[in-house]
Amino acid sequence: MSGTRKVFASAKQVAELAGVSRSAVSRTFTPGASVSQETRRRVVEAAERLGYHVNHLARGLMRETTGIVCLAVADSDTPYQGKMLRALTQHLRDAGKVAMVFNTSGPAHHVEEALRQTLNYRADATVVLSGTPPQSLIRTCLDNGQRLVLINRDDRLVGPHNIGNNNAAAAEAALHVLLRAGCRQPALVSSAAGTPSLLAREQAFVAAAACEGVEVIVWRQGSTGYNVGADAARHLFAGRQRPDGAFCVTDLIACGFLDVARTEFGLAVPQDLCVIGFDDIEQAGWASYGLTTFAPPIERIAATVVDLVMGSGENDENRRIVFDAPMVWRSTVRPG
Amino acid sequence: MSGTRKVFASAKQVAELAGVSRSAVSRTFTPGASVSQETRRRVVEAAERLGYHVNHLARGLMRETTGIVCLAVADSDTPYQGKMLRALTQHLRDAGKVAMVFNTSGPAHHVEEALRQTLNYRADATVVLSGTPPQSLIRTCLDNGQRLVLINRDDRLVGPHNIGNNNAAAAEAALHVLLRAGCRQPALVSSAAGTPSLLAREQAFVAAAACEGVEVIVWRQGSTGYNVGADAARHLFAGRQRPDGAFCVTDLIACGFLDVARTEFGLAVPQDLCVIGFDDIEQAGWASYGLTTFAPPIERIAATVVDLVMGSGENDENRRIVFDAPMVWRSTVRPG
DNA sequence: GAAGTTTTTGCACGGCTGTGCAAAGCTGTT
DNA sequence: AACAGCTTTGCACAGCCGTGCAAAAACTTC
Repeated sequence: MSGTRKVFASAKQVAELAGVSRSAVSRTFTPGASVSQETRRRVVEAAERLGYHVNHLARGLMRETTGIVCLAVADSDTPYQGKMLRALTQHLRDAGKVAMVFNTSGPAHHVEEALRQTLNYRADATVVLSGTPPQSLIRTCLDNGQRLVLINRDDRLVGPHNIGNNNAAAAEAALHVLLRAGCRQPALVSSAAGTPSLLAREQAFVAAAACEGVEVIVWRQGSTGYNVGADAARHLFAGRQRPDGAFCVTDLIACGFLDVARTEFGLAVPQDLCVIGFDDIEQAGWASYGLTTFAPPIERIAATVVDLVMGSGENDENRRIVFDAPMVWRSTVRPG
Repeated sequence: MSGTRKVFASAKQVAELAGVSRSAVSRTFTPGASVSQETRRRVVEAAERLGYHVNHLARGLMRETTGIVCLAVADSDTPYQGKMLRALTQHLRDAGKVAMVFNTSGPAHHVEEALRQTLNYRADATVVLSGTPPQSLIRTCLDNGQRLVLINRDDRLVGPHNIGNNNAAAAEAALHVLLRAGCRQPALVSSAAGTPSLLAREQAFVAAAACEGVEVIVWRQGSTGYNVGADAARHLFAGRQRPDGAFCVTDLIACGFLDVARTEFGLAVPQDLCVIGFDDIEQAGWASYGLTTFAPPIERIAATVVDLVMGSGENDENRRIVFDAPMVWRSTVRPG
């Protein structure tokens, strides 16, 4: 009821209440330290009474590690990033780390700010899920002994670990599956975002088509998500050259594409049109879509990230790890 | 290339390089402190060179506030929680706070652990989005001067601030809208999770129906999400008493319900069946669903949370804030 | 009971910062 | 040149913790 704000209990107070030295308190909460049964009991009791919790911030001053891992992510409300975030926070927790999440949406400099904060809070590592950090800041992070992991980012950035999907393989598989299904006029549907991994899928798809001697309708407009696919369908099917197969670089795009193709143009899938996505978001498995797509191994990716984050320090050379995203067959493609 | 791990630069090193006292460094990075133009320049330059960043952990020892806000959330890969998380991290960032995210999925004691971590890291505040923290820990957090905000949790818990939706009003509106659309046999579709807010919607819906003298088919099975709705539809429409209107306590459930009703039973919506959801997730607006639902004002909720978190300390009485979730008309209900 | 061995305890220091206080520097006035 | 008023600077301390080291305590063994 008093106006003064209560304040956290310190080890000193616990020591006084328990009638021991502060060191004894510290040792009680340090695994493997030497404390007698009796004093431990008294300390724990006093701590309980005062609601004492070790101050990890101060602990971080001593130890060389703080246990903090930063995650820089822009669109955590997107199904794919949501999954990733869930997996990462879960694996980090199980590894005894805590996750600081920085929302980097908005202007580009937010990524920079996030990286700065990561340093301010002496995070052991930083994981970048969205945006492209400037090379200079990457250096600073690395120079300060931080581990840095980029997921699906530009893999030409030098220094950090880099995790990605085998976009090229998936894109090529997509093309061949479409051709084998009898599609004559494939389309590539992407956004204007120009994310490295999206670009990789685009380019590999077009290149593979060129190899096979078929021409691809390329759509690259709009910011991102469902609406990109919807707009694409609206324009492409209203045009003269209508596609009969599409590789949408994202499941979200694929959903929009499918919806408009069916609803507004009465197309039957997969009879009139075959569609392939990428990400295997939850909605891909819903009955309305049954989307054939590629499934990045999210759990394995998250586990790998945690491995890199906790890395012994020996393998400090930056690594590039690529995961295969196996195809998930559902019902938007005619079986070859 | 050396084996020794690099380490963060400290203010002391910056001071030495700049040829000033450590206080000068500290003041340079403390807004409103007294430093001459010249020394500031030298300090900033030295800091730049060394890649120095103020250690917020040590700063947290001095100040009464650390700038850390913890978010306890279980299913961030769910569309609704994803939206909430995005909004919260964004608003917190704009308010100069950083968000620590604890994944509380799995056994119940994970919530407890998260709350403990919140104390360990001297967070200024904790926001609980999932799970029910034990009353004793709530007390401990409050006693330590933390602000505590519960979103859509059990509002009978005493102590913390409590933010929720006006579930009762929405549920009643749902019933009346269904009746006005001519539904004779309404159903309530929910999961067995028993979350407080879901329970509130259930009870209000059933109570309102009792008022009107109509009986409601109540389905309450399965853990959560799309499959709950799908299973419900599968069983209800195979039974003798088939509903012609449904209030699904969650949009995800509604999507599953709709999909199965249409796909497996050939029902036309809204002609044969009217469906109402809750949450207004992105998918509700997709062409395949066009789900009529209720939209909690996520941005306003997030802004309110941040307000409470940054609260001046005057209004320490715990508050219960309820937001109205306005109805969003789409196409799964016949216009009355 | 004495000597030797192991465990436990307290002291003091280090790690990094913000800030009150007094000394030092500067500016301008008479 | 002396002095008053203001700005800037450095010192020293506080805040909280982990840990090496040596003293104290407990326990063994003869």
